[in-house]
Amino acid sequence: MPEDDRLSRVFAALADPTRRDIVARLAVGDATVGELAEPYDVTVQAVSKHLKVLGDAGLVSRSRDAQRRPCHLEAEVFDLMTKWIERYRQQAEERFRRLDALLASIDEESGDGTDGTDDRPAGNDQTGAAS
Amino acid sequence: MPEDDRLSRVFAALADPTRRDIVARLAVGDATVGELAEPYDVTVQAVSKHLKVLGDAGLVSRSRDAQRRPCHLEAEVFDLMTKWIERYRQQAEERFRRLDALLASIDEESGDGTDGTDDRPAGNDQTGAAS
DNA sequence: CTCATTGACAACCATACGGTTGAATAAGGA
DNA sequence: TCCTTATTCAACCGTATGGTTGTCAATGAG
Repeated sequence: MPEDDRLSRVFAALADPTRRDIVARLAVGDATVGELAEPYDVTVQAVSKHLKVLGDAGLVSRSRDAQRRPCHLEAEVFDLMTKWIERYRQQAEERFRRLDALLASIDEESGDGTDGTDDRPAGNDQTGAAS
Repeated sequence: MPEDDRLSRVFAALADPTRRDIVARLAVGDATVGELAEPYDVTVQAVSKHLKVLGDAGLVSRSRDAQRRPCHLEAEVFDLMTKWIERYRQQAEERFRRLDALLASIDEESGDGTDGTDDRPAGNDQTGAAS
C-alpha cells in the first residue's frame, strides 16, 4: 500500500471520536467487539464497522479465540503519524526562528530602515514567488 | 470549542492528501490561495474549500495583503495531536513491556506450567472484565 | 470610473461515511 | 442435533465531503 494512502487512512480513522475512544480502550488492553461496544449506545454492528476502519488503517489487529475476535492495538503505526507531524512542525518552527532572527537583525540596525529587506534569509520567499 | 471536537477536525483535515500537501507547502513559507492551487489540477475554489477546512481545524491562519489572503501554518496545533498520539503509544508500549516481563517470568519457572496464570500483572485484564 | 485580479459564497452532483435493521456465518454448549 | 453467543455481511437512510460551475465582494491599476 502506498505510504500516502496509509497515512490518509490512519488520520481518517482517528478523526472519529468513537474510534479514538476505542483506541484509548485498546491501549489499556485487548478487548472483544462486544466489550468495546458496551459503553456506547450504538449497535455492535456499528462498532464492528469502526474496527474494520481501524483495522484497514493498520491500527488494530484481530486474532481468534473461539467465537470471539479479540482486538489488539498496533502501536507502531503511530510512528508513521509522529514522523509526518514532526517533520512539518520542525520545518515551521525553523521558519519561525529565521523570521525571529530577521526581526532581531532589523531591530539592531534601526535608524536606516531602507535596506533591511536584503537581510531576509534565503528560501522562505514563497509568497509572490509563483508566476 | 471542545478539545475533542478540535482533535477530530485536525485529524479529519489531515486525512486528505491534498490538504497534507498544502500543509507541507506552507511549512516552507506562507502562500496565497492561487499559488497553492497551481500545482494541482483542481479549481481555485476547491483549494479555497480545503483552506477553510484547515482553517477551521486551526492549522492555518489567514491575513490580508491587498486582494490577497496569504495563508500561514499554525504549528502549535501539531502539539495537540502529538500529545494524544504519544499518550496512547506510551500506554501501549508499557503494556507490551508488561507482557514481555510476564512471558519472561513464565519462562524462568518453566516446568510447573499449572499456576502461571496468577502471574498476570494487574491492570491489563480488559478482556472479559466487562459485565 | 471602469476594469482586472483575488478570493469567497451558493447551488448542485456524485460518492463516502456513520448509523440502522435484518440475515448469514462461525463456534460452543444443551 | 438444535440453540445460544459472537461477529460479520448486505441493504438502506440521512448527512457530510470533495468536486464542479456561476456569481459576487473587495481591492488595486488604467
